[in-house]
Amino acid sequence: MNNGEYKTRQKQAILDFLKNNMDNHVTVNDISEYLEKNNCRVGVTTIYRYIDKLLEQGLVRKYTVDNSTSACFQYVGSTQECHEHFHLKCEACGKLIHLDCSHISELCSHIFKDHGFKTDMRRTVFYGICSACADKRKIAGGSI
Amino acid sequence: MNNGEYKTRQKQAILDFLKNNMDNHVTVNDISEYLEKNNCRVGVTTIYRYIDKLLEQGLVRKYTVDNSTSACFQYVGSTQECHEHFHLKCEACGKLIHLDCSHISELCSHIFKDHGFKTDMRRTVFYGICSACADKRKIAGGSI
DNA sequence: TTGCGTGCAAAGGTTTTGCATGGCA
DNA sequence: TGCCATGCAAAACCTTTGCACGCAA
Repeated sequence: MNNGEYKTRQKQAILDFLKNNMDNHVTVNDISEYLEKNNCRVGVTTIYRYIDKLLEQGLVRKYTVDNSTSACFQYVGSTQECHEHFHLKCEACGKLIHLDCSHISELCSHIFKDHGFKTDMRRTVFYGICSACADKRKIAGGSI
Repeated sequence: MNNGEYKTRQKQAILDFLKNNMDNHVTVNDISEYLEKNNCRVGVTTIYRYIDKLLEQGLVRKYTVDNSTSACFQYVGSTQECHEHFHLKCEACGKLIHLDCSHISELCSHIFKDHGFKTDMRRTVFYGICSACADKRKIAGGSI
């Protein structure tokens, strides 16, 4: 850690779990259950408090997924890393896709110049269906 | 209403309030308080249940605004109306801006063709700061 | 030793559920 | 009359807070 923060096994365990799930959102409950199974029990209070800090540092994002009542979190690494990224989230499998695409920066400039709106790409997420899930649905014959 | 649903003064009152606030998100509490002041008391249970139906019909959207613990809802009209729209949400004032812009459809086609991701524009919202709020902040000397 | 971190228990909210009653069609 | 809708109370959750104890530095 850095400024006056202590390093503890709890923080380490939470961070490890988050990093191992960068491609998916997790709830506090997910974290708690996983750690419990791995003989590394951590109180939910601690999880909430630590996640708050990570949120402030911009290392984690908070989402609300439609059908879930509790908040979802996702490790996105340092703000700089993802500053220019563009996030796509598959509503079927929950996967978060990081996309580096010049088209998006162009679009943002356009929105700013022509519509006066300053988009915050760190918060904006495109929802939809990823190709893998689209294929599955086709095979299953289901509709969107 | 339609398929087996009854029309009641409660539903009407909730819907009216939502429609009068299309430019802003409201919480269940906001609705409840407003209706109470207007001598039109409706139980929160009813509000939650009715909003659930509206969500299913796609007439209302659910958001979670960062500093609020409760969910925010916003009437967006019929799905068809907003199908081709593109939504910008100001994080400072909560205003929802409906934008009709060809650039966005182009971007979506690009994402689909080159990245295999089928974006659902009905769910996707761009977060940022609207021009009015950006101006206010400049005057106030605050940073983003 | 100092001061941050942790976890329990309790509090504070929000949202959901069960059930009897009310009201539309 | 037959159903759906409503509202109360209670339950079920999620998240935060207070406080005493634990532990990193």
